[in-house]
Amino acid sequence: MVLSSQNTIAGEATAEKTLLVVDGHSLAFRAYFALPAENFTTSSGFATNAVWGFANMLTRVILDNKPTHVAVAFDVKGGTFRNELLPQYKGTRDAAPEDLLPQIPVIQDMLRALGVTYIEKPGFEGDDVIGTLASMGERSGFRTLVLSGDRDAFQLIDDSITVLYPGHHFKDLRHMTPQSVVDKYKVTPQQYPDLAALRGETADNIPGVPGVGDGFAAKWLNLYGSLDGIIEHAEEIKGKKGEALRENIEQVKLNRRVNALVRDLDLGVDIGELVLSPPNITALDNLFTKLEFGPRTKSRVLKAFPDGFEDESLKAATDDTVEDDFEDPLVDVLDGSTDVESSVRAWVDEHIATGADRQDADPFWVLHAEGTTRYGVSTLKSLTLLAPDNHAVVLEGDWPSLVSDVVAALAAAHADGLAMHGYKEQSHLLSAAGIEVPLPWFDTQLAGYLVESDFHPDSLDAAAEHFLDLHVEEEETSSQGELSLDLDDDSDDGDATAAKIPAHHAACVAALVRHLRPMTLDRKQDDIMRRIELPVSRVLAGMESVGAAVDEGRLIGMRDRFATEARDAQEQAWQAAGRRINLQSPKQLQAVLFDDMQLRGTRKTKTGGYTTDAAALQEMVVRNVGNERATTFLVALLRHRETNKLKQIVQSLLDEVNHDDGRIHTTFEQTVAATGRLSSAAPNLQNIPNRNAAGREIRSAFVPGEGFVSLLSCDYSQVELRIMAHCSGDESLIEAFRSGADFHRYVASLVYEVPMDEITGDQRSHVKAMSYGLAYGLSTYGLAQQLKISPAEADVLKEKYFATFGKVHDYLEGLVAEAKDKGYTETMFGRRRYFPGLRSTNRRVRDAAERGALNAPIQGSAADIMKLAMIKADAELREHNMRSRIILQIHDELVLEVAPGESEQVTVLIRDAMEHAVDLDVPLDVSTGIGDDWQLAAH
DNA sequence: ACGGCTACGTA
DNA sequence: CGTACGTAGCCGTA
Repeated sequence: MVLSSQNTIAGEATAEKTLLVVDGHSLAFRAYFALPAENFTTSSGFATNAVWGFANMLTRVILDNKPTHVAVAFDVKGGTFRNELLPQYKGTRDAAPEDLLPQIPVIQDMLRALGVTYIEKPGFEGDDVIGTLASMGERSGFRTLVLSGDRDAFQLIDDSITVLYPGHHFKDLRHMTPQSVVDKYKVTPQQYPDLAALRGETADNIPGVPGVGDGFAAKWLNLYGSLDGIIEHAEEIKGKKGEALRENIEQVKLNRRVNALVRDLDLGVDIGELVLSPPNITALDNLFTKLEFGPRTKSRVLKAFPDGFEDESLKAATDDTVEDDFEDPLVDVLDGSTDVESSVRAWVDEHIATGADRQDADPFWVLHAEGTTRYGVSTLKSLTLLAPDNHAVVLEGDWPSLVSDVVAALAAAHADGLAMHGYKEQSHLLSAAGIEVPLPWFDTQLAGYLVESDFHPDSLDAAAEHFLDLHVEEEETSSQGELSLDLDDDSDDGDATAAKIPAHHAACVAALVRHLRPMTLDRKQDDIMRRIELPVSRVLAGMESVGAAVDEGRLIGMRDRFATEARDAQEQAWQAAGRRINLQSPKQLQAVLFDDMQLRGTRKTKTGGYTTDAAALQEMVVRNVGNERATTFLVALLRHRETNKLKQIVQSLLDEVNHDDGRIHTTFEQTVAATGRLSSAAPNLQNIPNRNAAGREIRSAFVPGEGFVSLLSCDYSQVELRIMAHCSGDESLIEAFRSGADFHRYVASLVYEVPMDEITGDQRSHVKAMSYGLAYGLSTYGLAQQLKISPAEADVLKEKYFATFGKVHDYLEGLVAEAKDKGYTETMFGRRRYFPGLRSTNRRVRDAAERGALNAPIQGSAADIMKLAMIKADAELREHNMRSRIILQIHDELVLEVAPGESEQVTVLIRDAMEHAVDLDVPLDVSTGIGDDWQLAAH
């Protein structure tokens, strides 16, 4: 029932006074789910995403709507009269994430600091407070805005009350007026609660009439005027839905009582007290410092409040902190009409002289190139030099190539103070202008990766946004907006204004240096940067630029052959299925397998259906011998899957061939894999098939290029196990490696306590799977599944294994324990990976984090060792003036292109570099092979 | 157009 | 219910 029907007094004349009423809980919920908690967590692990989102949303609404009065309503702990009516009411909200609730008091602290009144009324909900406030506003002649993500608020809407309702994106607010309610729901705001009672509200755990949504509810309301009208005529409503209505009529009546907002509470405040007043800056400062919000957040929030920037001392203080983090550079315009080289040289000299003015502990220059690289070909668009005194020059057009000497001289003179973002890509871009850059003193991309390896920004902008509190997408657009405004402002100065974007980016790099350098030192990642990442960057730049030669004709031949075979398999599958379904659609496959053919499914996918993956199909083949139609279909489908996949891989290679040099230039991503491994993209050359003959064939298309005679492939045997042996100090495992025997057979002989020559094939393969599973945190269940043995048998194997290699067991447990203690894992060389998930209360999350923490130091140490080997190998190839070169890395394998006459020497050299990259308690074993193509180089 | 999901290739 | 990746296609949502 409607508890009060207000007379509207609001009129045009009084509309200048505006009251903003905020539903505190709903806004906090929306903010929480709109922003990723992991990006908004203090160093002590307190989530701040809801606070941050709340602050920004409130600020935005205030700036956009300029209310004179503001109040925020909150729910109070403990039930309300609604729970008495409907015990399960808002039951689902108890499942609120545990890190949201503690943010509510913080939001209230913030509101107090901002001078915004917030109101709680025990026994009632925020919604009732909102209803009451809205009525108070209306009676006093205010225009009233209700900011709420709860649709119950729609019943308040009239000519003077508007609801601001967040859309799909938290940022977009819809202004809900009487008209927009009618447009969306086909009922008036007064009828809305009737509609909601019929439909129910999932978010509040309120069931409606089954099968009745907004559409039917609106139709009935328009027929009978109101819920009371519908109830009177309930018997007339036909069909299933009418029946459902009659069955649930009591529920609906109850719903209607629950969703009616109370609008006449005694809140003990006068509307005059809600006037927006100046914030308490000190309190806000303290709070924001505690929350680790940056100066930009603070200044943005303050802008929305009266006197936020009136106080000059405050203004200076705020600007100072902002400037300290970030400041767009002063772009000096050089006269390009005369001798560019000498004017750049003069500029550099001048700013070297003034560089010492800056109070940085380490004055540094930023070199920042922009451009593109594709198919191994780079195009340089601009080159920016940013001096320590924050003056910049931006060189565009043909200028960069004219100043290569200057840049080289600058780089050489300031190698100990040269910063850039992503040396590898920078070096590609600059080499397009003939500029050879030395390794920088600091690389902000690598630093960001070392400091937080789980976060990989895909651009400089994204890195700046993440690390410099330039939170969320709006920041980028606003700074871009400022730039484009500037473009309009001074039109006499085209070069300088266009130059502002690259100059701004260079300044981002400088700000990133200031932010990340202390973090890098604090987290002791400086050595990894200097000794591993920067040097390997240079090796990778060379590998990418050289590329891998392919026999394109052979690739085309394979592609066509695989395509024919896939079509053939498809035809067969269609025959058996009796219809031409899309074999690449799991949904259509499910229909054929589990509906048409009535086959029994195996495992489920996370979306509920039965999986159609290869393992499941294989199992179904075994289970359905005799069912000829099913067998034919399954076998054809498996063959289609395999050949079509191979076709796809070959096609992806063909798509990336550079037709000028006949080579494929992959990109080795150095800052993607959280463990420290490389990854390879466009195309991925680290997943070229190798496990069966048909796929391995693809490797034969990788050949030596012109001027080279063969490919050399060198790979580590069982590096990860050797790392475990070394790190655990397990004498038995160390001895297994020192003995030089067939490793898995040797281990099996220890585990099963029988002589090596009596080990069966099964025993060897079971032990081998166990050994490899160790580093993944393999469960007995998983082991059983993989070996197709019972979990009990798997458990026995595991027990025996750990009885034999006790220290390995202790070591693995120790890794997880240490990670739980410190919050991160470390490789043998100190590379860190943080694991916040270890503290999760969710078991699945925590178990996954534990497996990650077990694996990261092992996989990561192997990655470190390979990187060190690459650096050593590359240095020695140069030292010996050899033309042979590394072209690929596949985690534990290096592929080299061998120059004439160098075969023996390069094999020895690479083997040595890999075997002696580091000194462990076990030997590092490298196997090598050489041949006319990659497949033939296998060993 | 975009993102989630499924599937599958590698170490 | 084993780690780390990249790519392709489908399919529901924008």
